[in-house]
Amino acid sequence: MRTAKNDRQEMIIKLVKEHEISTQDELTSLMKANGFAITQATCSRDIKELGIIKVTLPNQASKYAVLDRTGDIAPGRLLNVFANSLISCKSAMNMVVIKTLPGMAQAAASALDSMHLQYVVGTIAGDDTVFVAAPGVEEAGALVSTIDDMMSAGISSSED
Amino acid sequence: MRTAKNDRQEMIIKLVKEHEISTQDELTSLMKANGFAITQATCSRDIKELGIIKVTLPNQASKYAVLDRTGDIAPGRLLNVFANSLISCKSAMNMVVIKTLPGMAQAAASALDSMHLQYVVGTIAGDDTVFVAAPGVEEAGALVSTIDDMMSAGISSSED
DNA sequence: CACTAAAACGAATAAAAATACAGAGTTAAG
DNA sequence: CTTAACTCTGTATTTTTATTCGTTTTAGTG
Repeated sequence: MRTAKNDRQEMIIKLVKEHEISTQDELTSLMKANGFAITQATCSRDIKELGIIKVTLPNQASKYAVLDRTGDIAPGRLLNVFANSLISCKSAMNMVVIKTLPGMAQAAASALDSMHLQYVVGTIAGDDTVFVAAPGVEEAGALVSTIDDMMSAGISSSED
Repeated sequence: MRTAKNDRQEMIIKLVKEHEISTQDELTSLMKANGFAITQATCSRDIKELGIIKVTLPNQASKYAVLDRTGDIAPGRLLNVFANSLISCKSAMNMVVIKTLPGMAQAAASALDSMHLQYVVGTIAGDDTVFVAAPGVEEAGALVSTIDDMMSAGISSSED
């Protein structure tokens, strides 16, 4: 069943990945700006439940970050987020180049990372483009097929 | 040069690895028990400098942690924050893909740039991933070896 | 040695995060 | 329909962490 809490925590993960958030008050404000009326207490509890951590950056500033924990998010949901924002997908030698809706590349790349697809060595995202490195030319081609399938397979309404 | 601060921070890392420490006051006490008379303020500053994070365990308790990564730091070596922020390094054709702790990729890339390593044609960094372009497949493989060495030994050339 | 500049530190305090508590809503059983 | 057990959340508060400020220490220089 999809609860309000699920939606809220999903948004928290999205915001944490897309913004440099350094306090829970900041996150609380961002959440409000995105239609979730919550308090700092709830942020604290959600952050704890989600295992989100606060990291210190090289410049000694800090931000919240979602650790790459295999299987912490339902795959169906990831696919959803991912497929919804893709525009096109092509390969160039061993690289896969994905075009997304403006501003969605970061989210798409991190969704892609979380899927742990075979052949994905690493991803880098700009604003509307994602570069994916594959081990070789063949694998890049296979990846394109896989991703194309996701795009066309449509977004089922299957919930988690 | 070996300073008192070096010794202290090394002991902090040791204690954090060996105990389940959940507050800085706890760490402060442990440090005192080990012959380092410090205050919570100093613990806070050291933890920040060392990039030590607080993680939430599956049982919802929390503790400080030095994140695990491939390769241990040689005993007696001075801690190097840069080497310590690298998680993995693989090649994909002529590209080297480096994974770092969240938020560290930019710094890692620029550090890499300033090293002027042989074969590095260029780098681009996201949040936790760096792509390094090498002239060819062979050279990318060599670069991976070089970087792997740094990860396991720390870069002592001009540090601390 | 002085002398200076920078770095390091502790005490006190501010800022941020976690939680105790109570109330509201939900579910399950009788 | 009621009651009991649970979950979820906000308010108020406590606990924990980060920072400010003033002092001390350290590392260079002449």
